[in-house]
Amino acid sequence: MSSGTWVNDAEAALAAAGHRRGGARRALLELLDRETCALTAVEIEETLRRGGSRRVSRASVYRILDELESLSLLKRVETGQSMVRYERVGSGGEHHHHLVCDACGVVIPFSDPALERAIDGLTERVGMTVSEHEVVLHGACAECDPASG
Amino acid sequence: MSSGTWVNDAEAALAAAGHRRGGARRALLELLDRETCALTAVEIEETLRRGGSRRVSRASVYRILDELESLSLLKRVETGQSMVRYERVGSGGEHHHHLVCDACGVVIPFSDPALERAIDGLTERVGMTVSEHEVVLHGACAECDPASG
DNA sequence: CTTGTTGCAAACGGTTTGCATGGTG
DNA sequence: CACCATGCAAACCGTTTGCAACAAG
Repeated sequence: MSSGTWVNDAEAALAAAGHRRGGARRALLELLDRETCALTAVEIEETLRRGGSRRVSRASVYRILDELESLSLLKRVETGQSMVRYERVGSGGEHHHHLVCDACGVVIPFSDPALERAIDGLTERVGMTVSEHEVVLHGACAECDPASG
Repeated sequence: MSSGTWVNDAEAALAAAGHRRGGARRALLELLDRETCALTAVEIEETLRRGGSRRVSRASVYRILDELESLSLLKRVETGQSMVRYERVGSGGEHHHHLVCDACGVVIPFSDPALERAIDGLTERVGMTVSEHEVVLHGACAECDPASG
């Protein structure tokens, strides 16, 4: 349900914004459409190179991610790992947050209605127009901390 | 109640960990004790230089922040501004989260019991030992977005 | 004196930018 | 054929590290 739709929405939005098409961006869009959770620029570049897809230069990866973010097609995610991550938003991209294992670095998505409710209530009380929110839980995953299993 | 206590706890913890005393660290501790919300390394260095306090080299600022964090005297805060922030923890340093104005960059602390409750419940359900959590709300502050006033 | 602490400057690594080339419309 | 899209390499900038001088105990 989610896959396939986002790429189309993205291309439509890009066209509407007056962009031409290009192979590098197309490869990125397809990768991001397949992936549901946050990736770094380096992970994207490597996946494209190894995955047989067209090779895309590092500079283009950053430029394209930037464009897509400003069109609200991607969301920037800060996991405290000194590298920015991006994940698609909208078109079936279910809203979620992230668990980060500080030992091995794995990033795991989760979602929680009660948490969202608390945040929604909160955004109305703070003296600010809230456009985005982000929750990150740090700890040790089951593999890194056997006690949690 | 909070001010004054944290520095003492910090010095005690440092001594217990086998550290000697030093002027640079002392200056940093005093600044961090006064400040309740998250600062970047650059802000700390500049405040020390201008505030008449002893000048501390950039390298020392980073080294000291790192030490203090590993002793759990400071907490690292990621606000998505591509610079890490630090704020003191414990000794009256009330637990809070942050609002970030994406227009002017100002960082405002807030706390919300309902939010904490939701997160506490959540941490027991996820398959991970959670040691830390962070919530960041992005948007436009009252000055940058008059409509929110 | 022994050893942690600090400053300086160079190294690092993720990200951005300038410029020339190539492909789209 | 005008212009955006892309690649390459150099520039950037926050952060880290190596090393020598300094100071606490």
